[in-house]
Amino acid sequence: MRLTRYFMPTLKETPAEAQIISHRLMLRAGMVRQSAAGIYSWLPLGLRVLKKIEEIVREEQNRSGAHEVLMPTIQSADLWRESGRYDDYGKEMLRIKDRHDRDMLYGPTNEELITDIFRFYVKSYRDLPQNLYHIQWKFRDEVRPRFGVMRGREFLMKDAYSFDLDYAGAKHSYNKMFMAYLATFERMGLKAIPMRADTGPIGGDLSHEFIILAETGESEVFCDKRWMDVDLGGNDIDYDSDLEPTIASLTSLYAATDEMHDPDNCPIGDSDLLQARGVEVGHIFYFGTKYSEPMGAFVQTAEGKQEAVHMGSYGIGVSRLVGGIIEASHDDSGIIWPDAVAPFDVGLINLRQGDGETDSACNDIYDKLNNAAVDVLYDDRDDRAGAKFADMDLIGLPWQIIVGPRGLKNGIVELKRRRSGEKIEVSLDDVVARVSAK
RNA sequence: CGGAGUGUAGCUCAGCCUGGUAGAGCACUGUCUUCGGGAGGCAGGGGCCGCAGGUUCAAAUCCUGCCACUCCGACCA
Repeated sequence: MRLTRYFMPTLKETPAEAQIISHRLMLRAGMVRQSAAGIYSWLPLGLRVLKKIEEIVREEQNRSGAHEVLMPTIQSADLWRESGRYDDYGKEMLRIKDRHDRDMLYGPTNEELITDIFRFYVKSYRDLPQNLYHIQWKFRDEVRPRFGVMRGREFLMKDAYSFDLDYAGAKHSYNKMFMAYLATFERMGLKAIPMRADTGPIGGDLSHEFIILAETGESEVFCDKRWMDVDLGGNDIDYDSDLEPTIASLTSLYAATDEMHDPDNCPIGDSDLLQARGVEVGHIFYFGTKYSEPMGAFVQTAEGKQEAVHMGSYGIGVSRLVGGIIEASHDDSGIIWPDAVAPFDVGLINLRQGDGETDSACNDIYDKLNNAAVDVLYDDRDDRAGAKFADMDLIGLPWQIIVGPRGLKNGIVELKRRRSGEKIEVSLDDVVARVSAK
């Protein structure tokens, strides 16, 4: 993409409304524009990142055996009356009426809708287990939206719902999502620590929040310091195997959110305890028959009995992750995207736009990178070098290729790694191969 | 929902106290000189001063009401 033909409205100054770093950087990089409190438009650069994150989430969900569906944003109130949540949910639910004065709502979550789909089709234990997910916009009318896209009212969420015959089956479904989440966050370059979380009125120990540590996180968390050294890479997971030993081993290290942490009853000593702030990027629940029972989601067992299915739900905040990743990965100059979610792989900086030799060298590199299927953003603006460097550092692409007349005299361009700041000189002929090979 | 703020050019803000022709920097348009870390000159364009009402000869400025946004708190399957 040529920057002169792109839409990337970067800002030199920070808009006054943005208080935390990820929000500031997203506005400055021209990724989003606030439309109302907690409601954002996604501009081209931001949308690219959102889509990359979404695709990683999708791939890992599919790998775990879940199936993608797409449910609507607008739901009928009737289903929510069946589960009893229409009255319970409170003002956080955006309630609207259609032209016939029917009660509708903008979905804050989808347990009711998915349970309705499930119960309509599935009647036999033979059709279990099942896990359906979608990636859809949600709306929760928060009293106080803040932190940019990290706590918006409208947000993109992946929510999966598992259906099993009994607790043992549901536990396995839960474990599969647990492992899939580790793999998902790992691919995004994040260390997301699974922490025992509050299950609310349901009880039991089957709820984990996945938390990335960041100074500006909105919840306080407590964990064993050894978590810092744990490798959470969830590669090559055999989802049909018994995942319990792996998970038991991982979760043997203490990690709990504020509401679950009891300082008087903590299993590890103060010297081993890390107190930090975190951003919740995922949350998984087992909630048994809470919805299947009242909504009549029963299957027939081998013995011919009708049993309510055991369900779990599993959320990943896709739009929140965009902010979360920035919170976890930035410096004074701007964003530092992990390779897997960067909006472009490489930025190409022409230091002397209009100079024949420099232009042709850049055009050549640009064409070759495109042919090699490398996503390249070519800064072909007629602007000062400083402005180009500043913008390129701000938007945080993993690599920068810096082309100017000074280097070209010796057939050299500079290759800069954003993350380390390291610059190396590379011959003009080698640079495409170097970047493509990475 | 309680408390505290802020609304003036696309952005950052001054002007308001003490009423009297709407301002600066950046950004934008044209042009010239520059050009390896956010350049300089010249010439321009751009404003229901959040909205409504009131006071006054006169309101961005004073008064009242409303709206929006931000921060702290409570809330957050």
